[in-house]
Amino acid sequence: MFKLSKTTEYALISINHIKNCELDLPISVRSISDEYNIPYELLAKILQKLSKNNILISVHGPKGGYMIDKKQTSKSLVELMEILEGPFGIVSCINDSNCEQLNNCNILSPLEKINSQLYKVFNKIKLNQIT
Amino acid sequence: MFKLSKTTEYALISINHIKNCELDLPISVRSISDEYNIPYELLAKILQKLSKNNILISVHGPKGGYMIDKKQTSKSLVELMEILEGPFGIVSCINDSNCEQLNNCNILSPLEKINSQLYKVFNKIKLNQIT
DNA sequence: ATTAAATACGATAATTTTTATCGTATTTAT
DNA sequence: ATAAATACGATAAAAATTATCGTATTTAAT
Repeated sequence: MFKLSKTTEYALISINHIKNCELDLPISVRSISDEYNIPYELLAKILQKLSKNNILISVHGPKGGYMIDKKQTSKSLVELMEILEGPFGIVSCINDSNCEQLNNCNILSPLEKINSQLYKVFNKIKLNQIT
Repeated sequence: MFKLSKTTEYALISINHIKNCELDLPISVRSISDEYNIPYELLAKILQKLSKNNILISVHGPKGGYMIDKKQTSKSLVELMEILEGPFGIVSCINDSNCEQLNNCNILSPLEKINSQLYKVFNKIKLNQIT
């Protein structure tokens, strides 16, 4: 409970790794997958999402891979999480709601407050602080 | 991701409900289960854990059920979560660690900081603020 | 004393979510 | 032309969560 998903972990590891390779050369999925023991296909998907959302820049073809737009690392952790996993919400009724408790629920409003409090915490954490 | 588990939701709903029944009579699992549409057996287990951890007081026999020790609602949300789900940790390596990334991991120390930051947030939220 | 209403709890099953894989297409440096 | 790389939909496997079952114990009411 309240775990960071592997998806987000793998994304953070990759962003960190690419950022630390000072050279301006693309880093291949394979090399990251090998170094950190992350399943190749899964990591490929994750980095694709990051490039579609302009956190990484993809380079096709041989010697291709991913580069990072360092300006983008001022994005927040919650932005990354939402790119990878959809809207942030500690209970699902905050985002979709087809709840069994319906209007009987006696804890929604305090949970909404906690949710927005947590959102703010994650939004203050910027990728360049983590990586 | 970062969802409150149903277990914790059900516990909060129950604590709230029992607390709001001003009468000093035990509230049965069945009545809560019926009112909030929560599976009976599951809820029973959850309330058993809460009584073993002194958040609720159980009363056996007919007209039995659970009562609340109102002093106990000064406990924090993270204490409740840890009673129900074990140690708090946004990544599992914080608590057990048999990680695939091993010492290769490049994000552990920032994640540990975030973890303790979140722990503090949840620890400041007291049950009597939620319920 | 007996009965029925309630909690206690270990074992297991079903469901859902997360994680991982497969297959095929596209791009591009050499 | 070839091979190294990304792109991406579909599906499968694994793990975690949620739910159920069966049996035992406690105790108020009769």
